[in-house]
Amino acid sequence: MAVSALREERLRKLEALKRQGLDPYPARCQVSHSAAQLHQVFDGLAPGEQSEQSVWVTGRIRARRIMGKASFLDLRDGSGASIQLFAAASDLEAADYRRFTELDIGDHLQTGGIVFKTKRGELSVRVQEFALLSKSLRPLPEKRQGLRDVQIRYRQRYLDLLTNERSRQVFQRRSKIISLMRAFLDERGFLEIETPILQPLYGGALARPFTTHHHELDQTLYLRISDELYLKRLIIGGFDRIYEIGKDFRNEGVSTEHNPEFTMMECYQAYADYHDMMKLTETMIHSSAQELGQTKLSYQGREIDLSPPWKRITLREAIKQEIDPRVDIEEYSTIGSLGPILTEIDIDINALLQGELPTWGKLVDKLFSRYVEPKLIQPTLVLDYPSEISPLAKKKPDSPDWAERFEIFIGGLELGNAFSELNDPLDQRERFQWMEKLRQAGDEEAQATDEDFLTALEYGMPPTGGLGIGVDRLIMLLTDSASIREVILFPALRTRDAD
RNA sequence: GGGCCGUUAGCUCAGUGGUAGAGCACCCGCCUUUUAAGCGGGGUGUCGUGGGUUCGAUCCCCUCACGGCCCA
Repeated sequence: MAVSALREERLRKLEALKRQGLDPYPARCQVSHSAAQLHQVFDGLAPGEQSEQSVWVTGRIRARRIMGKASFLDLRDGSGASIQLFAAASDLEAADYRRFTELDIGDHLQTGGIVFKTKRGELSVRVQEFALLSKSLRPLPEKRQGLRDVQIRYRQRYLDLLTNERSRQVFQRRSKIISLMRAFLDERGFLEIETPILQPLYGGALARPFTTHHHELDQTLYLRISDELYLKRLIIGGFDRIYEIGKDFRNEGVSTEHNPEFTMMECYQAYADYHDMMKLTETMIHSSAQELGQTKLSYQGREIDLSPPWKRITLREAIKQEIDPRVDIEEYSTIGSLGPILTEIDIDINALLQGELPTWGKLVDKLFSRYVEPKLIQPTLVLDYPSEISPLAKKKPDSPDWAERFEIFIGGLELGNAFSELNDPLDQRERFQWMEKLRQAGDEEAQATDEDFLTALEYGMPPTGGLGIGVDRLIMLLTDSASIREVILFPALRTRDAD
């Protein structure tokens, strides 16, 4: 039947109810037990046994089995459990019984009755009274196959959640993971704070921003690409341990690992360095997984063990190991020398750079993402990135071309980024100047100079370790989800023309 | 950005150059412990969009839209 016909059928039922003086959308209802609670309390009943207790349950009708003078509805509520309702024609007024049999799948209902178990052992409520709480005008997706169409699953997520148990579990687990991270940081004395999403200058990461405009101030504002520069101002302000969990926005492609708005956890700890942040990372992720009961997990068919300590390898070694021992980025430290050695082993650097500004730093970055990252399945901390592509990280004291920075890889996913934060204001200014050069050369992702931030640094920032974790990707890992869209309730999709 | 694939009933999916099908859902009838209830009857559709080829297109060709996978 066409959706319009199905809808009209239900509208007719709705009108009929109104004519009978019944409110199809009442404001108040009565509940004594959730479906899950009924099972907890009454599952001990024997088949055929009736309790003495009268209860009220509410929920959405998920299935109906209408027989002659006895009918069954399955009700499901937010507890995730279902409870069967049994109505006998002999228990109710004829009009009420008829009204019961005319309820639709999808309607919300409250029912008062006696708890009992059927001969077949199904816990049920014998209906004495019931009231419609909300009339559903559209048919729910089919019960056997569920909802597969990803467009409908993402655009009408409520249908996905109602129909696909796995989806419901993923988002329950998402919520749990985030609250475990909070608890972990709270216990260690980190203060949760909030920083601006609308920023006059964007920074803290290499990415194109979304741009917007404030009318009253007549000012261009950017949606933040990172929280970093504000969080460090708070470290300068004397909060020694802080964190923020919130949305960042990056104006770039959509893929199985990228959504233009995504959830980031950033934390900063004064008087700590990147080694401390490595330990913090391992412990936080491992202990969160432990709380979920899975420190050994399977991600996309591969077994992963989150037990610390995790493998640590320098970026330089990782590239040598996974690509070719000849590719030593310390030996070939300019684009002029690194290019030829890559060509020698049949790596096409133009394909790799794909129109990006041809700098040594970019090349190293692309090389690593393309050839090394997908191979990092077991938890791995890749350390010591080129200072050139780490403008906010402190240089290694003995080798200033390298920064005290690490990234986190698990299951081939880049999960996070951390460093010993650069707190030398003069060095920071030089880094900004280098970024400005790249910007002028056409690198849209290069960080702009943030004078206010430099001013703050000049007041003195303590040595600080900072860590950012891509929360959505962590949740992908812990829910064995192949796409970031599976762990974001309403992922970015192109709007369809309303026709 | 490139390649491949998908888009058919509310949902899940078949299908054919000759006016479109199944299961579930839905409608009508029967049915007092059913539970993927059952039995009998009913097909409810802009075959994603716009063009083209053809006597005739849902099918073949092209365009566009949205989506998926891979590549970059």
